[in-house]
Amino acid sequence: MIIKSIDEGVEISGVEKFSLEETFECGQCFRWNKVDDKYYGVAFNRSLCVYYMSENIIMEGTTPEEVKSIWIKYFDLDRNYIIIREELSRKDDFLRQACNFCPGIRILNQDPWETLCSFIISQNNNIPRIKGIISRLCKKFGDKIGNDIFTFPSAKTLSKLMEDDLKEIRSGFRAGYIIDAAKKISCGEIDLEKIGGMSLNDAREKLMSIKGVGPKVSECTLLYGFHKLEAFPMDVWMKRIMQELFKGKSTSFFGKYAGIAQQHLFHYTRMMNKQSN
DNA sequence: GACCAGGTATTGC
DNA sequence: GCAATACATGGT
Repeated sequence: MIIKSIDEGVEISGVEKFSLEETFECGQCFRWNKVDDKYYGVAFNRSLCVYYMSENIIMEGTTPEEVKSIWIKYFDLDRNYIIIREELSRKDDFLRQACNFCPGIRILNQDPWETLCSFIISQNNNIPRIKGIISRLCKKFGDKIGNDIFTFPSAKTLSKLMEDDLKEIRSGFRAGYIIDAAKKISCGEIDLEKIGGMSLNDAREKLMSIKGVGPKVSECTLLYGFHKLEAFPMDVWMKRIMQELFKGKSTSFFGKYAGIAQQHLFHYTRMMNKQSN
């Protein structure tokens, strides 16, 4: 992997088995949008335009320094997913199919607060609408950092709101949950810095003390926001997959990269299902 | 119009 | 404890 400055921004060359489409469209994040084969998004208060061709990632509107300090980690580019997929593929035949179907997925290192808040919004909701709510949340309460580009609002900012203030983002019954989370984070009752260092079970328990955060949302936060790769979000899709294809097995069957296995299984199954509609 | 969407809190047994 | 139900909103 070589990072070099080019006219448009930065080029990272020699990146094998990588797909922005699979990474951004597999349900782990909600702030990236495709326009003419390039993805535009915001993370960690920076906006980015990114695309991938012939084993090169091109990042526009950034610098090599920022790439090294933020985006390499964000896209988890230092990890060898090829080896991990081989390892997972040996465990089970269907899992191997899933790994072969989307061999370019990466588990993003997203901001913990943004991830927590986003998955609170995700409950009993569909992905297009989740994206809409988050987009309106950022537009109304985030900082403007470009032409119609906004940061994700901080917990502190949202902690000062009343439920009615969230009326216009149309988050529905989740408004109270968002504010409860924001309050618990900003007052220090829950310290997100510490959660990363806790045991998985302690972290789960702590996150679930927030109203509107149950097993699924806490697990998503740990996998996508804290990069706990053994976390395994169990939504309706995964429950069905476990029931039908991994009967009698627990998630520990997938080992320390269970979260990566989960992401491939989830995406594969959903895509297959979509085609038959 | 009923039904569903990467669930969770609340209620009733 | 565990099964049912309500919860806002928008798409199909």
